[in-house]
Amino acid sequence: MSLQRLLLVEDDAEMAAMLAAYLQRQGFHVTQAHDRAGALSALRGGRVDLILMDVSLGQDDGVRICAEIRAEQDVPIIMVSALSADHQRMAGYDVGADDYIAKPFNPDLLLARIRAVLRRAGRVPSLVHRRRDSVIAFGGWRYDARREEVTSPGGWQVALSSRELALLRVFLANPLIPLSRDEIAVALDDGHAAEGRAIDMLVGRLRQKTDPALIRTERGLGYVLAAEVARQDA
Amino acid sequence: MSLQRLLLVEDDAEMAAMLAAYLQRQGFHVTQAHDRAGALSALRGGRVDLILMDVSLGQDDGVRICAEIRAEQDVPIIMVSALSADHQRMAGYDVGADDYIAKPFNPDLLLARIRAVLRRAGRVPSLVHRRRDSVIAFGGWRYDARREEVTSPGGWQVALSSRELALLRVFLANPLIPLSRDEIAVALDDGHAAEGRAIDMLVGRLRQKTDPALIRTERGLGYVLAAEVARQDA
DNA sequence: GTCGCGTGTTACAAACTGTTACGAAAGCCC
DNA sequence: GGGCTTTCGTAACAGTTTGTAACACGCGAC
Repeated sequence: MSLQRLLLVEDDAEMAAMLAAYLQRQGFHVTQAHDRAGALSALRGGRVDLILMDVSLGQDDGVRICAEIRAEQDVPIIMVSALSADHQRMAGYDVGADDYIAKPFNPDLLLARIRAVLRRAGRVPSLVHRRRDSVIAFGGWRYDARREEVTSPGGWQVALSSRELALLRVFLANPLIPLSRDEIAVALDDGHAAEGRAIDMLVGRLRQKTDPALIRTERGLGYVLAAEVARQDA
Repeated sequence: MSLQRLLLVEDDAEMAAMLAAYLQRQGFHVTQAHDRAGALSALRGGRVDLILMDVSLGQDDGVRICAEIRAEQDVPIIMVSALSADHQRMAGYDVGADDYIAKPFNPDLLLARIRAVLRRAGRVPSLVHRRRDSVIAFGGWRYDARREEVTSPGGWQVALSSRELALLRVFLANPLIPLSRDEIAVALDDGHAAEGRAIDMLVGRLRQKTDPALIRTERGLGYVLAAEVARQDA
């Protein structure tokens, strides 16, 4: 079980620091952004499980950013509004946020809403593979979860060790999202961080047995599965 | 994104003519409108990248028109106000404009604001991973966003490092718009300004691996992608 | 035990990326 | 134009990160 990652978009430095500290104490990993550009690059940079965004961001408009993000990605968003006028405005237009909360708010209430949205989004076991789809196609390859078999685009069956299979499952559960070595290790070893170059070697062997282009290196960050996945029933 | 198209909404004929002439000299395509009806029909008539609108338009109210347009279209708008009272009024209510500028204004300042708004508006799509257009063509070259591959006009595949790819993406998101080293660095590094000559080196290496003519140097300013881009579906 | 296999460690080469230095080019002022 | 200054291109270099071959270890089968 990995850390939940929140992206906090708030231009008021003091409020942001306070919120971030509180949320970190509650066990979340918090990334901060203070404007539109920062929010978008944070989104691009790595996995985000939920966005907490202020409506008024200096000259940027939180509502528009929310709609923009929603048009592109499926990330749960909670909007925070300072003014009741904003609150009504958000309720009026359908911005696509999953929830709204007004400043000043009760921290416990905010926490409850965050958890509720995360739970609704089903994002809690984000690094863990879901059982119900037994065949996953990715970049021409196929993974049969029931038989634990991997088939190449040419129809050949590839023999992967159990650890290599586990690594593949982790990537399949997070396609197109860069995963750090630590995140991978945590997902594989139930909570132990990466040591040495073990993950590098695992990735290298998986690449060797499949397609070197499948897993791309994000220098300084980690690895990412460079293929979209399509889940199918058996 | 070829020529930037501005729609100038201004009822004072003399001021409009002067502004239009100035903006055309600066390389913009300028369409003029003098009232609400004209502005709306111009908007229906063709593509508009940015609206420059006076607050006081005879009997029409610029603020209302701005909100009206905003409700329908996603066009960046800069409001021009003659009176400081108007300025305050705009700042108070959130009209939906991207920027405000007060008359009388410094032409260079206006230009800078126009470019900033255009850049902000233009940069958004590609900082977020866009699903729709996965292949971008530019000056005979092709960039496949899904595979992160670059293909030369001759059909050769070019190996770019992740940072070089990121730089290319920044240019592709802002074709024909000069980008300062700081702007490039901010886009690349999540908000850190440029230090030393790192950006120069990056640009140099990208030029070396692609086509030196693709990226033109704007002496004293920065760099600009000297090719039009066309987005295509996969 | 010994063999085979999977897995982690180490070591070293290669790749990536920023820094520095210096010559070339471009602007500027006379 | 000629000299001066600023800016740019790029080669050389260095620090860091990654790929991978070789090896070591553990463990089960026999």
